[in-house]
Amino acid sequence: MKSQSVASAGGRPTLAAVAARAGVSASTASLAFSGHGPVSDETRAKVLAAAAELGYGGPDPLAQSLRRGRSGIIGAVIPARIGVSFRDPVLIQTLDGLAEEISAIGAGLLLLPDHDPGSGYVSVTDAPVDAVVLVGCNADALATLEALRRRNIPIVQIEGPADADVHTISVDNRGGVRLLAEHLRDLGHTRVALVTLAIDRDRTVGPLTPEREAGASVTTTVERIAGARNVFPGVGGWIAEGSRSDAGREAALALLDVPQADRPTAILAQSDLLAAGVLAAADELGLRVPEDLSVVGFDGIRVDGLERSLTTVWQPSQGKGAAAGRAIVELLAGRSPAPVSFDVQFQPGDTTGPAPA
Amino acid sequence: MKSQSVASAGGRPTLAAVAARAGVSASTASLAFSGHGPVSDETRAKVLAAAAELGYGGPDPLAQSLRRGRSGIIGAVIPARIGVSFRDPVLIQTLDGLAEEISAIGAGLLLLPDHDPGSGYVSVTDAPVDAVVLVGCNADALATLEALRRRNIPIVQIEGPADADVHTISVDNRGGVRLLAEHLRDLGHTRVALVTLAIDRDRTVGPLTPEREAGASVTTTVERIAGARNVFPGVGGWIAEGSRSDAGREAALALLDVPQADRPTAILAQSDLLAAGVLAAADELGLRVPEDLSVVGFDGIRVDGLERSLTTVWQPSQGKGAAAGRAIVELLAGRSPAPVSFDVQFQPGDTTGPAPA
DNA sequence: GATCGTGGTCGAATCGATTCGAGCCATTTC
DNA sequence: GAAATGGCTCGAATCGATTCGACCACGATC
Repeated sequence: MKSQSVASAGGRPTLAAVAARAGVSASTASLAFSGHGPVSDETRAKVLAAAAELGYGGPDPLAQSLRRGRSGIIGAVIPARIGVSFRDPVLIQTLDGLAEEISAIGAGLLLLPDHDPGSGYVSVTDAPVDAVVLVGCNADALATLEALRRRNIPIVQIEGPADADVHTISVDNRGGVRLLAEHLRDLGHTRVALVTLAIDRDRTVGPLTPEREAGASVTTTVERIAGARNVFPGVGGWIAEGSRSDAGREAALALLDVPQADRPTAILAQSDLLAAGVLAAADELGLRVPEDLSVVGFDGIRVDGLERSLTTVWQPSQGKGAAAGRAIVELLAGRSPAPVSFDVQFQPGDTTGPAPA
Repeated sequence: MKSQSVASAGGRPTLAAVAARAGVSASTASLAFSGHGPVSDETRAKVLAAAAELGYGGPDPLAQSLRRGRSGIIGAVIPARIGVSFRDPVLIQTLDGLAEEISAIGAGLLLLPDHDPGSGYVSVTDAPVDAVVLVGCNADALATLEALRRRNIPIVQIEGPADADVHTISVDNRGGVRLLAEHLRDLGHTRVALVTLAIDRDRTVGPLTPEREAGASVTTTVERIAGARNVFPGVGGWIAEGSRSDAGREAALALLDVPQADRPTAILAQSDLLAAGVLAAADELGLRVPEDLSVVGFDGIRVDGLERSLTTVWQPSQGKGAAAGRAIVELLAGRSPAPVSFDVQFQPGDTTGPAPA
């Protein structure tokens, strides 16, 4: 009977097997491996030798995790499948900052695409994670959020609606866009339009209508709209599918391909990638930037292949990820970090100019 | 005593607590949750009610994993930190294909930067993974590879040296570059140079010397060099730091900023990103492409912001990831999939032309 | 009326380690 | 010489679930 628990019946050898072979108890073998207790050099050598003979590769991480109640894994919930999400430099920088900080406690990052339930994807609810970070997913992710709450593990969101159970990291979205809007107003623009990020779970492309706004659930988008309205009350626009330049191009074509009298003289895009698409659309329509059209973005990333320097506001994407990481570390240590909100920084470029006469 | 194991002393409630509350045994409660055994509707309802009252969020994934010996997590070893690695579209596409396939068995992807040991990063050796995929890391990753082998879990590499313990997914690197080289030869080029990817763990930038080649450990790079040598024996070049356009630019400047008589008329870059950098360097030096210089790449990705269409060979990056995913699934099921090697496809563009007189 | 099923439930073993308290032996100290 | 000290080692409990075989009651069958 005892030999049964010790024999490696085809599987990997266990610590117990190593201990038996070394002629010591399992507890001693454990101590020898972890170095947590007083073990004589002689015994340690015996254990290590036995381990080598048996090809024991060290304690099973799963068993360790169960015992200590921690898996050392942080879940990162991303909006879509990897191939799509990771085209966004903002997301990547955020994840980079996050990964960097949680490495301080030796934790790893498990990617969890925010799937439709039942799609076969591993669900955030049955992944062995110690905590979860919502990156690029907003309240939007409600379906999974409820289940997450019941798990009673720390949840950190990067941008999103205030929530008592969820630690939030954000930037001054409203203030940032207001800076841009004021800049355009000071240049004399009055006919402006927005190209917004997704506004709800639908992700339907189309004009920004009061109905759509009423059903809005993506805080970032809403805040950035509000920032623009502070300066240009009632400003309208077009909802793009996501932060991609092709989506921006599409939206801009819808806004710009109209009689000149109705055409906006400035477009506020809610991300630099969208702005890059707007520039492309302007080019296609033969509009000069900034003479005929001014364009601003948001994020302050370097858009690959964009030769112009975009007028935008810079936000600390990596810093946000890092802040989320530090928050996780604090929460796991049982402390209660204060919510973090970063400032943004106006970055003048050459894509804005005086409103055409 | 018994109550101790049932009382939720501040932590999350356990299945045992739920069972006690529902007045059933733990086994029955387990059955009720998993639906794996015959349980009367009445009992199930009682258990579910008790769970709701206690705020039980479902079975602990860690304990489940230990029991069934599977964590449902696949480790993806990437070459550098996320912010760096994920700038490479080839890597992202590969990961995307991989994630997609392993979702079939409900597994998730744990990112494991191939760190220097002792850097505090979670090591691949103590992560609770069921299998590991080396993506963009070659034999290069030897330090960690040894430790991995001892864990006795399936290992799949995407590109890399043949190895009995490691399932390999690759493309015809040599043949692909040969196609490009033949194309250049047919255009009359004789003075050609390579811009290679990293060749060893050093990642030092510099000329491609016999010494460096002797110490080469990155199979992909070596194979692609060999493909070029098939057509242009003894062709030399410059080792870039990695697949980034700035690294390509740097290498190209070193190769092109020489007296015209020595200057190559064609450059074979080992990736499209490198090629994009070469184009940028040519532009800076006032060289016209393809009149003064022909440039080819490798990968067949759409390089953001590159307006020209690059002459290159296309490789199925996503397909490679997917193949790796399927291999994992097979290996975990105890079967032995055959190694996979994909073909590549020549893609003519407008960056190559006849050799200047 | 006794036996055979069978649906439902439970006990106990198991997964592979960690850790605390207890015990043992040898050395030192009074 | 006895007691105290201290370094090592071991047993047993624990982490939280799953699962196999046993068991029980009840209805059906011969």
